[in-house]
Amino acid sequence: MTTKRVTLADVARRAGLSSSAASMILNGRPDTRLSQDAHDRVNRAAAELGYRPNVAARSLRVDKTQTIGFISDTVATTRFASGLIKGALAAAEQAEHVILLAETGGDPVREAEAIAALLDRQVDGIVFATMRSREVEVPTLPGNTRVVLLNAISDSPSISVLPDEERGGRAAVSLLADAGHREGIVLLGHNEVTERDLFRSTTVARRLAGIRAEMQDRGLTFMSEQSVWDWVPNNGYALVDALLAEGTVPRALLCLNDPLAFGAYQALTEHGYRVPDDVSIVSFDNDEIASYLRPGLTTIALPHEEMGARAVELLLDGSARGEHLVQMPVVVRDSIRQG
Amino acid sequence: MTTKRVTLADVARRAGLSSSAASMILNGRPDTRLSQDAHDRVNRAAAELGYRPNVAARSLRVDKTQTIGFISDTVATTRFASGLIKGALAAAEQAEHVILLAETGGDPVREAEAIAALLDRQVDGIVFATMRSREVEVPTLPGNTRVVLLNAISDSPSISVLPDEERGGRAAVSLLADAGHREGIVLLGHNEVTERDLFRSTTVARRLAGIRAEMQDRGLTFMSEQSVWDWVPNNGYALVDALLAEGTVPRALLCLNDPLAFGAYQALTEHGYRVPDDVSIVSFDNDEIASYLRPGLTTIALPHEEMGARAVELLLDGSARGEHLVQMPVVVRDSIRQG
DNA sequence: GCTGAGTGCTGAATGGATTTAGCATTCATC
DNA sequence: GATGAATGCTAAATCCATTCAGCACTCAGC
Repeated sequence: MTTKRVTLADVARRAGLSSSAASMILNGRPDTRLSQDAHDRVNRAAAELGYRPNVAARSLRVDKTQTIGFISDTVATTRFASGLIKGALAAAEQAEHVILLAETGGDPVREAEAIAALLDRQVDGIVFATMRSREVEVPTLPGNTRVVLLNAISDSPSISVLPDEERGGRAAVSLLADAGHREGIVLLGHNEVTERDLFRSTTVARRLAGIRAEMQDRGLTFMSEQSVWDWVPNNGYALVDALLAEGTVPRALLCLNDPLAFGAYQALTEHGYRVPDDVSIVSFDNDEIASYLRPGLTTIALPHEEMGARAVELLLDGSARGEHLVQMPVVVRDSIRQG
Repeated sequence: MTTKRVTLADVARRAGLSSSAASMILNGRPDTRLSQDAHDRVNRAAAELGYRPNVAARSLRVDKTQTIGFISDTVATTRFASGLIKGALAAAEQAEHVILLAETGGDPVREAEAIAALLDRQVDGIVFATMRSREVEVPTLPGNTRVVLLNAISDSPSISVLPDEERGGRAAVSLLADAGHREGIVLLGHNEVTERDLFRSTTVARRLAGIRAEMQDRGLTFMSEQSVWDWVPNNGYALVDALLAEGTVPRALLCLNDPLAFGAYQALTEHGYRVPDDVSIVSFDNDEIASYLRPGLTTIALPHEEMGARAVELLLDGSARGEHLVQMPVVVRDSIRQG
């Protein structure tokens, strides 16, 4: 049961060589003058014994742990969060790295503790992820620790990975326009505070900027803009319900996320309107619920996994700098009237 | 920028003591005879320098890394997965541990690699999580590595954490019965294969066992049992749609998970029936969608986070053995007709 | 046969914390 | 004032892999 771990010394002994030699051979050092025979003996011995280097010992010497810290404000709750993590895990696995996960709940104290805990374990770099993309301060880290911001930006020069919200916003408008919608388009979820500064989220500001730019380019205007702070189904329901109650019947709804669209479906159904025959809907995120809805919701997807993977790749890249945008795929389902 | 890490030797030097003394003091060794003055000096020095022990160095010596491996078949996709992780993170943080995360996608090769990668980093223990609770083989690990199964069971003696499905199943039935339902109850999602062996999931078998036991205890029988393999909204919709089309109108629906219930809502609404006035619905999981639905879906929750936390606690406990059941909270919303 | 270069390998130091054995003191006791 | 015990601390070994300096040997060349 209590199998002792095989050490490099064990391998060296079995190969009849010094552990220096064994180390060099196993690490594939280029400039070494060790004989082919020595290589064979060491490799065979390592294989026979099932040798695995002790990462703690190695990282004590060289300054690499093959470990990446991933600090997130939220881990559960949204599919977005776990998608980022999943992508990061995949990329890390690819590069034979491993991920140390920490959650802060947005609390600066927990964040500081998380950073300390990760640094104690000598992570090679840290990915900072936020669920609502914000401007963050990059904490000062010891020299060689690289940082990548995931779904966040910062003033200080840094690397960040973001969804390409501007193009995403344009895509949403194009979807409606190309389907022939010119009048009666309602925007759901717009928010003045958000649009003006970075308080809540940079991505939202960019999403809206893209939407407005594309509307203008196509000479379109919104029939109405329904502002709301919290993007949950209840609010989508209430907004559309009120709209319909006062007699305003949209021909198309541009919702800023899927839960809002979800609520919109409910209100429309209750009032006897049908999607997409009476009202087309397009939104953002590609939440699980987008596929649950009947008819399926056409939406501009947040590319979680790709973003997570990208962040890790950039972290390991070494030469990466600046802002990296990841395309937002258009997921076409059946919520836009065709023709 | 390139700030050198403060080492124990630095602290000792500043305190005018040997690093042995500093080590003992900082670790709070009990039998030490070091003076109060020495304690003060070391503690002050450590605080002033912001000393943090190098975990790699420590774990080389003692065989603890304060790190827990968390291996899961799935990380994203379901809220369940991320809930387990969130709970585990919280418990780990509490115990000043950190979590190394790995995903296998259910692939034995990736699982083996993940285990190796974690063992290389000397994790103190491993939590094996599966999303669909199954019987798994506990891989043989070096002596001192503890393992806890999360949402999984095994033949071999082991520790596992599971939701208390049997009581959960009983609770669902009780909810309906206590609301006065005696006739016209339909079971949605029952599946013969599942119920007979452990192929798919132990928890489902137990959930059903609880349901059947409570039905029997109360002298109730199902009006109909609708079997289905894949518990997604589309199937819930199709099943209920077919039922209504053939003229069978249930008074209450017992759905085996929330997505099925979601589909049921859709079919009922389309056919002009109202929840809960015409049909009551109760289900399992407490997915996000349960609160999105109108009226809110009453459901028996999977206690993700508590399970995740429990797993880590048991891993660290040392004396824990056997199977640990976590209560499934009843989340009452508005899908059961009261009266 | 001596020198210098090249070849194949090893010894010992290193990284940072823990831990055991044990060295100086001081104090109490007879 | 000699002895034994208690007190307060330190030196050195240890965990394991990496890495630099350098040893011992062979071979070519003159």
